[in-house]
Amino acid sequence: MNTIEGGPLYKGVQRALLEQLSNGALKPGQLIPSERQLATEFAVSIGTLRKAIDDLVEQRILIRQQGKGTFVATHDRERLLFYFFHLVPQVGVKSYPLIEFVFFQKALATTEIAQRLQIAVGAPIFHIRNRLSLESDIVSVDDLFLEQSRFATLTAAQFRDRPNTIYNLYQEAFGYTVVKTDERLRAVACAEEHAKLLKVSPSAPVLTIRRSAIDMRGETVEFRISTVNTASYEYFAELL
Amino acid sequence: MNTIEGGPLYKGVQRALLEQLSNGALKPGQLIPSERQLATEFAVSIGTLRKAIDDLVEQRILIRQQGKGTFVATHDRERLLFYFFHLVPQVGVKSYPLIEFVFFQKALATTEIAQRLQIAVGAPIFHIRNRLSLESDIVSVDDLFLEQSRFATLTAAQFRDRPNTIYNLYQEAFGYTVVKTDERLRAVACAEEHAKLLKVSPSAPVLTIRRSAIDMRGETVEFRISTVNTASYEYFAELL
DNA sequence: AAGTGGTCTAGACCACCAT
DNA sequence: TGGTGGTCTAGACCACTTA
Repeated sequence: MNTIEGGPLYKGVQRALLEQLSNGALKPGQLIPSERQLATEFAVSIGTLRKAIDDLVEQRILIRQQGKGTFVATHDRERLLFYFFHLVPQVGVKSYPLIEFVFFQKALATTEIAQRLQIAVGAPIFHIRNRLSLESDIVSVDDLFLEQSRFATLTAAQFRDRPNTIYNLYQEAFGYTVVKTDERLRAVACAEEHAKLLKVSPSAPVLTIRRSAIDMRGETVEFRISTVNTASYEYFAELL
Repeated sequence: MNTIEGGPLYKGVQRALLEQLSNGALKPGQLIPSERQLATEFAVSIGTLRKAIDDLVEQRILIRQQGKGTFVATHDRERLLFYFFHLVPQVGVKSYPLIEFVFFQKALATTEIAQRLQIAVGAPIFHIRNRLSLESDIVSVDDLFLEQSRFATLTAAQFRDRPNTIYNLYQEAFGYTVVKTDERLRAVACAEEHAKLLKVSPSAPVLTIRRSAIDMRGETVEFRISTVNTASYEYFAELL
């Protein structure tokens, strides 16, 4: 096979599987071969094969289902809500956000955006703005920044009336599976432009979330700044 | 032994170990018996014993060191900084906060505090206030709330000039090991009382962090509200 | 009934650390 | 050298799903 030595056997198997996942040989939603099959393919014991898969399951790249098989994870609404969406009501239960499209435009990377997307300052980017509501309260304005060369065929239409999540779009149309995010939060006085959309008074205190979305290869695929009105909602994180 | 059936064998072993950890039979910093010893004690195979320990290591309750043994984790400065302290400079690298003691007083639980600490409204609590600085900038005012009955012998002196972290105090003096935190963040206008301590103008936008610190038994040991000036620092979280 | 993942065994050998 | 955790094997059997 193709295990590329240098460390533990199961790490080699893991790399081989990750390669097949990131080059599209194994696609989201697909059933992968059974553990017994993979074990004989890679010529390792079933225990070693399971150990290789364990880590991928923990990172939620693969999903095991007893009796059915092991599947490549997809970015469905559930996954978004539970793992990537951290705004919850101060009282009550979490729900799905309603997304309103505001605009889609081409722009050039500022210093901050360039740094986060690991591209050159002034490189061409897409700038998409959405507005999010929860239970009919306007909660957030999201500004998304994408490298144009990575998402060359992207159009505004793909952001209007999406049935699925945006990460799902990246996954299905461009082959980028977001597996991890970094988030940096600050409290600031709201800019006028955002205040209008959020329907708050200018310079009201708002929360900004700067999120880098990172794919299986470790590359930052999207940088996003969310501007959040935390009057009735708040940011929630469970740590460790 | 004492494995208490009802599910997988390794879960029973895990429960037995957790019991020994939370009742003090195994103390922080201590070397626990070797895997081979524990396997024979619990009358399970070495593989099963390792699987039991795997989860505890992942939760950072135990620390494995190849060639040396497995140890009960302690709340040292490293652990605090890397896992429980989320304020970082907007540019530059993370560092240890300087903690200034402000006051220690007795109080009664408000609705919010009671709810978070899972005690009755009006129950007696301790309220401790500290001020945190990073690189000589004042960054945060922390208000800590503890149930008096849980920390009956606590004194102000224990908060003045501490060499170690506060979670270390809970662990060493009261036997509570914090293994997980929940955090809820909002942007608000700063209250006057906090504005003075933070040296910001009243009603400046500040970040509030409401943190519940949860121990091995799943109980909330401390509720804390941090009021943070995010002019030069920000809250950082790595997710998934 | 056949196929899948989940648990468990009873070892072997390797890598690392202390003495 | 002897003890520790880390990797790996070649199975067996259980629990769950689907046909």
